[in-house]
Amino acid sequence: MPKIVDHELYRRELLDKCFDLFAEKGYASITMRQIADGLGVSTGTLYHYFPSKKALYEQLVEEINRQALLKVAAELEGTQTLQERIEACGRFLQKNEDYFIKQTFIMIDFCQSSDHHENKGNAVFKVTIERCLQAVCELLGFEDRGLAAFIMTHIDGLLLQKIWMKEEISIAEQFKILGRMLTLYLENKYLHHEEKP
Amino acid sequence: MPKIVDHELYRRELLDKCFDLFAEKGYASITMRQIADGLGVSTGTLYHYFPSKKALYEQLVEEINRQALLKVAAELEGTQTLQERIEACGRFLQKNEDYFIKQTFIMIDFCQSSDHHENKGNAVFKVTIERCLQAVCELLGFEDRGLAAFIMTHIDGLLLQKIWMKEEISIAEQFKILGRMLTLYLENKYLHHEEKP
Amino acid sequence: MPKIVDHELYRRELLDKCFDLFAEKGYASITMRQIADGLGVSTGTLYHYFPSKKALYEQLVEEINRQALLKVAAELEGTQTLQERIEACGRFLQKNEDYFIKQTFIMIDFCQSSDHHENKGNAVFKVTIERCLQAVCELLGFEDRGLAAFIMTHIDGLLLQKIWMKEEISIAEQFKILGRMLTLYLENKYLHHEEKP
Amino acid sequence: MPKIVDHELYRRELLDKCFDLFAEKGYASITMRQIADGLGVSTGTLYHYFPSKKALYEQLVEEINRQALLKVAAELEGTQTLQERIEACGRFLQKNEDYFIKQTFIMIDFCQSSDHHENKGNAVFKVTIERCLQAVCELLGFEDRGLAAFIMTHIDGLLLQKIWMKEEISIAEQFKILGRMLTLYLENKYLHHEEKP
DNA sequence: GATGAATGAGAATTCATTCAT
DNA sequence: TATGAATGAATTCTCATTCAT
Repeated sequence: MPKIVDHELYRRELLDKCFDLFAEKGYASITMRQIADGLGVSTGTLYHYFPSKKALYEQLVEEINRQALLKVAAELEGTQTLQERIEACGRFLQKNEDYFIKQTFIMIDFCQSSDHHENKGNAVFKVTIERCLQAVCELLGFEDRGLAAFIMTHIDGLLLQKIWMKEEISIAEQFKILGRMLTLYLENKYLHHEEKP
Repeated sequence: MPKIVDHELYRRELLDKCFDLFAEKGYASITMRQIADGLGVSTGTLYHYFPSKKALYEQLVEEINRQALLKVAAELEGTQTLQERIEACGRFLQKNEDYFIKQTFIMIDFCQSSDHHENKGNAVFKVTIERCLQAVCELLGFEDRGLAAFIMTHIDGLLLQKIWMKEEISIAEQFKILGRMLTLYLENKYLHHEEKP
Repeated sequence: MPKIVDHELYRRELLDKCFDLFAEKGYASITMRQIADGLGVSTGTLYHYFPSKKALYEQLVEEINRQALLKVAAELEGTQTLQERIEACGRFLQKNEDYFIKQTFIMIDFCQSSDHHENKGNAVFKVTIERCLQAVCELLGFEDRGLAAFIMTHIDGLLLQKIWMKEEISIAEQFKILGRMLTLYLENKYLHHEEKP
Repeated sequence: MPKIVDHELYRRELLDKCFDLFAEKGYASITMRQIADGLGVSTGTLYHYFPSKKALYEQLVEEINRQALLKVAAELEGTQTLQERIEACGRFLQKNEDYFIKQTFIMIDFCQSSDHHENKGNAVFKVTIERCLQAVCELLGFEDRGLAAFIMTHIDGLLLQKIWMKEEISIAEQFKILGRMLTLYLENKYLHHEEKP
């Protein structure tokens, strides 16, 4: 079944190229023609690979979520202390800032449109975020889910800040503060626990 | 003598009522007819008060920004320790969670649409955010802008998390952690400074 | 009934001021609001004096026709030879060029819109044009209706030419040629007639 | 392979079929839906071939001007005397009376709407009229531009008269008079020249 | 598979007209 | 009388989708 492989491969390629387009104009604002033009194909071809605009969008969201963890995982190697890891995480975020902002736009757009009719979207999200929390715990070597959520929250917050005011925020600096806080927090918790008994 | 209507006042009323509508469907997805229906007026009347959908939206964003600070300022009274204040802040956020999430949707939508052509939008944002930072500093009684940004970031992050997964996040808990971290961080900084000389 | 006089007088004033507005934008293109603004009144007032846009327009056309002949008649005094009269006529046309062009626009507009539903418009025109032909005959001192029509035709043609290309046509020159032609034509006709018997 | 349609050719066909529609209702009065219905296509198709109502109209005007001279040129063959030619011209006008009246409506409409913002329209007109004058000179075998303008003016005038009062004017008769006048005028001019030296 | 012409419901916007004040 | 706010049908234009080639 060589044809099917081609088809599937090409579908993925198209999906990849859609990313920027959806991110920059938003789901409701971009037209299928604009997408087709952006991909260098005809609308007919677009419909050959995706049954509708909505389906195309949903497949894109799925694809993004699938790739998100792979990318983070690839970035985890060879770090030792917590501060080191946090800062590595910050550098990664900073390096791919544009990508993550776009991803954020797409995801928010998706939430807004799916919240109402169906919330199967949320199912996808829950899994993804669950995996992210797990990854953060493993990555940073602790088990406190609240703390992992704290870090995730901070990352999301930084992305939003970037959306608000592109140039005003230093991700590196923010991650330095985050690292120091976490270190202090964990040390203190540890001391606290030791003192307790 | 004309029908007696305070044009400016009525415009504001309409604007207020638009808030939910834009937040729930998004700028591009909601139609002027839906808005008119939602406001209980005809499309003609809508256009009598706002020259275009775009203008209506921009005026809404302006109005939101204008009101944002007033609301925060009203919430600052009668708290003592840092931890107390932070947690009061958290309660405030939690109480108005829906409002802030909607505001976030609207603002992100606005960024996405305005980023490209003009960025006069960003000017509005910068001022608003600058004032927020200032307010955080005053509220918490310190001068460290990086730290204020850290808190703001965290708040934004919480809102995004709420958007991702409505029920999974406990704002109160997150703010408890934030408060403890800040306290530790500031104490430590203080010690550090004392040690230095 | 002093009020009625005022009313009637004011209606005429408004009508006069409408002339330019209708001429410049055309019946279908101008809006009642634009007219009201142009007249310095509210739309409500406009509708107080005229039952509808169509009625306003028809009253304007009537008023124009009523005034047209008065103006020509006033211009007929103190000329002797045919050539002289023709040229005086040309000067008159040239002096009021803008006015006549506007009148032409309005009339054509009227024809186009009335041709289809009703042609009561044409009745008005027929009377007016009939009177014009009569006036030309009297003015130039002959009885040949075909020739009078020839002259009228030429005047209309000049107005159209002016519409096509504002600056390229010299009305004065054209009337000089017209005068000479008519003189020759009439002389020749006369000779011809004399020879015949 | 796409549906096989000669885009350019079809565009011209649509344009041709628009002629009557615009002429009969006027630019501002006819709606795109009426045009689409008149052409037997959907509004979507209309917009597939023309970006806007204005553009459609402008392309129509261009097309008309392009075709106008071709038609006159085709009519010039096999005439001898001036009187003959003039009368042939008159017959041609009479035969295509409806067409020319419609063209006149369209052109006037165009002037009225374009006069104000841009006058690129006038550029098109100037060229067209210039060519017409040239054609008249060649057709009638003389060089006097003023006289050519005189004839053009008369033709335009006849069209306007027809617009005013459809049935009252005999184009043939008017052209007979015109021919005689021109002949006399030219003979006289000739004599005059001979006498001079 | 690929194309882009065709569709028509639906979007933003306009405008003659009405009517409370 | 005069005003201009309110209306909603009608207008221009868009766009997801279909389909003949």
